[in-house]
Amino acid sequence: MDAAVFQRLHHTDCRSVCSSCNLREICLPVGLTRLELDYIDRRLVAGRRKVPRGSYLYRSGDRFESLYAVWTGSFKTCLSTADGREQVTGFQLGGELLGLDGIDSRQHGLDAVALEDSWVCVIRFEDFEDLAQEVSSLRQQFHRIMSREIVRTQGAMLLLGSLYAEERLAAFLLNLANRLQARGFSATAVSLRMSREEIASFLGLTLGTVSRSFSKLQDQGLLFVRNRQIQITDPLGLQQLLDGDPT
Amino acid sequence: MDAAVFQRLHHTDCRSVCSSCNLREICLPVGLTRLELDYIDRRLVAGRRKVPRGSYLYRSGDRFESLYAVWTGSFKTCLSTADGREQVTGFQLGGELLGLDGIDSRQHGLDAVALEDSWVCVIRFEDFEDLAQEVSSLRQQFHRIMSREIVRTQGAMLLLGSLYAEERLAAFLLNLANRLQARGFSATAVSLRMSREEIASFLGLTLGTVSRSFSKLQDQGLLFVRNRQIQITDPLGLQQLLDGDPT
DNA sequence: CGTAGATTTGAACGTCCTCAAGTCGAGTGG
DNA sequence: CCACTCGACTTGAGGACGTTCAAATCTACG
Repeated sequence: MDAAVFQRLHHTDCRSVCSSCNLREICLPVGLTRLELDYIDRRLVAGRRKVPRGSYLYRSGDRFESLYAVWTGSFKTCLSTADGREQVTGFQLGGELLGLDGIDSRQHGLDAVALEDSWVCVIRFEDFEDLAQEVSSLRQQFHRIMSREIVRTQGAMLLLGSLYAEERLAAFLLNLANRLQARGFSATAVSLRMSREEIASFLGLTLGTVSRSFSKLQDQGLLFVRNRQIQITDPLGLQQLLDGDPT
Repeated sequence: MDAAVFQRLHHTDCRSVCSSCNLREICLPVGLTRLELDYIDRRLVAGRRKVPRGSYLYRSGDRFESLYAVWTGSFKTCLSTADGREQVTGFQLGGELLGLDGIDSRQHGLDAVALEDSWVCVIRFEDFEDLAQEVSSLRQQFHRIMSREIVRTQGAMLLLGSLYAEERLAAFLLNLANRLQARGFSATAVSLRMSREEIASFLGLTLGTVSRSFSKLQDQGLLFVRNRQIQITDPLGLQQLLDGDPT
């Protein structure tokens, strides 16, 4: 059976189930009972879609039809202006939701790009709204996730508006490490999937400043840098840097 | 009848109705049919609350129980760190919702402060979730509003991460003018309710830089500044400044 | 091993910040 | 009605942080 046929089968005959997914405790169905999980199985996820590294899951201006849950891999979301300036607004890991920006205007307002070969679960929003009416815990969970995204971006505003370059990088690394840990990875040995330039854009800095800040954090003995492999040797020190603790 | 008694009556016997509110086309019930409006009347809003200028509607850490819709007046929301740094994350006008940050953790993550003597409609979130189950258009509208808030904060990230001081101020003024216009006010004669320092915090700048930027925009003939009265004389020019248009 | 892309590092410059002095305006009391 | 006062705002000068531009280095991968 060739790949295309397999993928088609995967989409039609064998709709993906949440109940057996190892991300179910992190993803949209978190907190649902076994019964509720069985009920939404094969109704929430319309299928999965492969997104090769560097290619778009959706682009700004695309018609909004679905939400996407990251199944494997990772993404970045970018906002760009008429005159070519670009701002990375977030990085998404397994279990996180993409596409929330399109609900209001029924049109995506961001670009979503895979940082590595990735798969997403496709959640047709129309179907989801129906299901959300029936399953109140799913609806409540959705509200929580949107609220969390609002809190996250407001935290990013604090970062961009009030912190120094090294503090921004420390905040970024600690946040990433925490999210990786929640997914069963090491919180100290971090393998970055994004370039220095992408980190720079997210932090409102330039490539050079990010690189310099990595070096300075290393000089302070807080971490080791070897390309995209980051070894965090002093997480508490990083946190104290953020808290303005002079020790 | 004295004010306290009137207010009590207002809270208990005479629950506020959305159907006769002049903000209904901007606020949460936008797009609801007459029938749906009648249905949610006296069930959505538990009462109104007065918030004097400078006082808190809620504080970071407060238990989350209600959403608030601005009825009259205006607010700012602030995020602050352990070491005292503060970031204004938004300004809210009539018809806009406050409190969305608390849904996830059931605890507010921001401070909300009145910029002038204001009134808010109190929406008990528990009641709202019940009502949202019954009235799908209300639920959909709520999803739109949360999505819009996500889009807004990501736009703010672009502003903070990628724009120069004058561009940030231009973006702020244009956004404010548009929102005021949608509420029936002039889009060119803007009366600011917030101080230069609050604008500065929102824009990730300092008081001095904001003041200088106002002066520079005035020197360029784009607007007139007279304290908190701003006369926008060339909205297109402001927009072109933002778009990087060299004309 | 050679090439292309990513990253580090250096030096000069620019934007914005800090600190301070001066100005303006609203509210108060004489 | 005017002087006074306090807070908000404007403006200036010097300095700090981050940018720009360029060169050197490193890494991955054919």
